[in-house]
Amino acid sequence: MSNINLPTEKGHEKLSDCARDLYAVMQVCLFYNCTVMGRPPCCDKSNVKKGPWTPEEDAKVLAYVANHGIGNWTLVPEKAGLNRCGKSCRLRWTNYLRPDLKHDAFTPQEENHILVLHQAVGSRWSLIAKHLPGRTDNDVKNHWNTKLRKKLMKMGIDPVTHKPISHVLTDFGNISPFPNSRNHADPLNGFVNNFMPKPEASVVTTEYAIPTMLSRPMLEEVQDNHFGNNYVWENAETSFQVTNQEISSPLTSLASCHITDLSSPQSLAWQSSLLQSVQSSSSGWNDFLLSDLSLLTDLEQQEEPKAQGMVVPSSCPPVPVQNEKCENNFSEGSSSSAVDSFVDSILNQDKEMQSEFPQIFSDEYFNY
DNA sequence: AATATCCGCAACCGCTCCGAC
DNA sequence: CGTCGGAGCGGTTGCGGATAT
Repeated sequence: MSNINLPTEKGHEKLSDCARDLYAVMQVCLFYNCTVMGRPPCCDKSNVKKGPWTPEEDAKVLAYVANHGIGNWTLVPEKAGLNRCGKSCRLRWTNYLRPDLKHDAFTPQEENHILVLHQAVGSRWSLIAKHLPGRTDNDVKNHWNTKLRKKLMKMGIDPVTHKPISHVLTDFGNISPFPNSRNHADPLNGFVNNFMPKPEASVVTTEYAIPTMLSRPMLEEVQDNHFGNNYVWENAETSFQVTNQEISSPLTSLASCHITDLSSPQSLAWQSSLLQSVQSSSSGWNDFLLSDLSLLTDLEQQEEPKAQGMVVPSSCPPVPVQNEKCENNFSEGSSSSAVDSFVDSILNQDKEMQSEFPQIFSDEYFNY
């Protein structure tokens, strides 16, 4: 607004009544530093303090919340005697001052949790944070951007698709108008992540899973006559064998994060049938994921987790699974049970964390 | 020891969502 | 049904400490 060239005294006389009224409004707005259209700012940003919070300011917020609880944050600065924007106060509380927050380093279990959830829902940080008691969306986001994303890339895994970058590039080459995508995409600068077209359902790609492998190097990549490439990671008790299941798209995440033993016949059948159910439906991957997200949110309000165990549609034979067989027998309703199953897996992992860290699951941590 | 660079994190920004009216 | 405004969310920025040169 301050850059607008207002009419001169002489020009002002030539304005119509309507334009003069508008000009008057603009002058008032300039005076009060607000806008003509749209919502006025939540506070006078030119007069509020920004930047790091002092212990005194923190104490004022804490005292206010202790006395009044959490309510209208726009009133907090005035009532608490702070020269801050209400939004800033809310952020300070939710991201730092909340008594239930953990301020120590992320545990390997938490990192695995983040990986699995990110693989499933992407950068829905708040959703992921809800499954990590004591962590905020900001915490999770920062940890992902500074640590986990780099770790994955160091391992040659695309942090968006959670697939090896070489195979992402191969997929990209298969569906790209460019004959050799490697000449056009540097995997480290995010080009592939941001601009890679979504594969068609008929495009065959590979499926991988990352959970619990973060700190362990990939041992070997072996060819399998039935399934294509297998990837084996070192693990304390056993090795993870992740198998090519001709799955294309983010849904691979749903399958892989759900199942502990990915190489089991049930697992492979489940993954394959899950894929088929979605591929055969009219809606796309995004719709499927969105429906999953809403289910996930709904389930967070439930007290009792559903029964454990994955859904293996009876119509699907054990591995090796031929796509056609499943596709023909898989009903439209099956995708919802697959989603339920995925949600079950998340809840089961919560239970595991609960048993590992009972103290952070106590009620008091959620009563804020 | 001084400087440059890197890294992690807190905080901000701008947008969307959603309930109240 | 449209508008308003608070709350929430994800992306980005910038500061300060750590590390490298």
